[in-house]
Amino acid sequence: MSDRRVRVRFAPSPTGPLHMGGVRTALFNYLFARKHGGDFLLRIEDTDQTRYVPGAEEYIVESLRWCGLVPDEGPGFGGAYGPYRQSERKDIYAGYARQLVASGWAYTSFDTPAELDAYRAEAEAAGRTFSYGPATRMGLRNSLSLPASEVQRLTGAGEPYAIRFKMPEDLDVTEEDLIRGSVTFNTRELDDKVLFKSDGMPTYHLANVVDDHLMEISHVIRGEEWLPSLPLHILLYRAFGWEETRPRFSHLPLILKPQGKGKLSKRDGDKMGFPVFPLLWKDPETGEHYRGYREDGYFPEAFLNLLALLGWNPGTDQEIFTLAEMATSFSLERVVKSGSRFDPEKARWFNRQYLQKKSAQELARLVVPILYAKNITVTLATVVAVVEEIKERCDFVGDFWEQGRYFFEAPAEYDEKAVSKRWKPGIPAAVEEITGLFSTATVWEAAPLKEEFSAFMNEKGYHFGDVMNALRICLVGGNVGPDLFRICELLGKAETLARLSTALRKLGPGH
RNA sequence: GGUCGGUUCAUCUAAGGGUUAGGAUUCAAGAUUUUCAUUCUUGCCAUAGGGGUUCGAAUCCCCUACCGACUGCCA
Repeated sequence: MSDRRVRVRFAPSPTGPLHMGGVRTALFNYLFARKHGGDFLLRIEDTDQTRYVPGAEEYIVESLRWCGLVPDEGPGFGGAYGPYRQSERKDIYAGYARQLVASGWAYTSFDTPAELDAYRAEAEAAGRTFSYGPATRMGLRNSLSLPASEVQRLTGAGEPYAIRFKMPEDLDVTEEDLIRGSVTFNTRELDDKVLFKSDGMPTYHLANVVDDHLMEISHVIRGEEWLPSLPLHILLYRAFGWEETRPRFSHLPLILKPQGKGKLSKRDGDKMGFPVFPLLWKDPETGEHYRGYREDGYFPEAFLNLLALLGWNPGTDQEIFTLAEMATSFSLERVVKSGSRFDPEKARWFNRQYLQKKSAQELARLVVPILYAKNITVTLATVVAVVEEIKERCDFVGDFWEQGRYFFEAPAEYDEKAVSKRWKPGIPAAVEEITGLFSTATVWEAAPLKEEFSAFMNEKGYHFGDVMNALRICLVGGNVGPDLFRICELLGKAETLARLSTALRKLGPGH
């Protein structure tokens, strides 16, 4: 087992969009596979026909691709252990379920869902919980309680039945979880889980064990919500006689919502202003839209990076990692056990780190489409120059417009606060003089402009700050932005002069 | 309710019996930027509570509290 090839799987159910917690699970599986030179597979767990959501599987695949977590095997990815969609493996599960019935590890049950619902309601009314298990199974309609002839008759009559696991009555099941250490369960508390449904499909429990075995999965890395069914899965491997080769288990902590209680859920994003899904998702039933990290302007590397640090750390102070670096530093031992609260502020910080590392060239290519959408056509070189100036004030590509729109369009209005603070008596006259000075400039570049300006200011004895801030208001509309003379240079002489004179006209005399 | 898991600054986390309990984010202050943002510096802020064990506990044990997951012919 120890020298076995590492093979891990990400096994989502296509019942909706992939949650960021799911992406993290995929990431940790991916990192583990890369770290150990193993295989990362994608398996679609679509055994519940009633919960099929159109587009969900495509969404999952597209999300993984966007993140760069490309499976080595999976539906559409090839691999020697396929098919990788459980609905396409339908035929193989029944035999395994029957094998368990034959060996006495399982039995057939004829109770209908309606009957079971009634038992549950009844128990609940009496303040107890109904459990289909050792204590109750003999009083229910199954191949254990019914005479063999009756069982024969029912099956012969085509009565639908499910196959349930026959949970041992009082057995301690202990497993060494790679993240949590030793965990022990007593089967007393467990029930006879359905393994094979009356609709001919296996449940998750049967399918995941059979498939993990058949696909030679060496390590199961999944969410904490699976911990309670771990003893069942362990027992299934035992029942099949697969204990020697069965995978090792690790259960990842949950991602909690930023404020309040509970795990992060799909509504939290809209309420708190951040995405919980990797990609934009349009709910095909309700038509509702859920924002995505991609559409919100996050870089996939940043998204992955922030996800990785949510529940894992390398034990050093390093926080920024490439995927490859994460893979080399990754280990399950360094995954924390407790749930982590997601912090949108830190997420923003991560994206900023990645944005700052990108060149102006790279960023400009992302900004051009934004400008284009606003019917602004400029050369790439101009965009590069602008990006260069304002990049450090941006966290997201989308910030470039807010931070730099004045490079592409004259201010439609002037910031009131700035005007009342800076547009004082005497200032307009000085601005007019500067306009005159600039109109005679021969070399329209930041450095010489600044020199001429400074010389003029000294000669006149004007206050630098006052005049510069006033000029800034005229050119950008407020007291923001990079170096004033760089702005002049990028705007060009004609545009600069035009903005100065419109401002003079619109703002009127100082007050 | 039961079972299982968890609990270090507001948040993500480090410290696997011996540190002034460290870093990051947020926040605040100062510097720089004749603007704003950035950047830099500094600061604020934590071992859930109670018992043990030990010369010594954030670390090991027990109890309590709180939080979470699960408790379906869902995954």
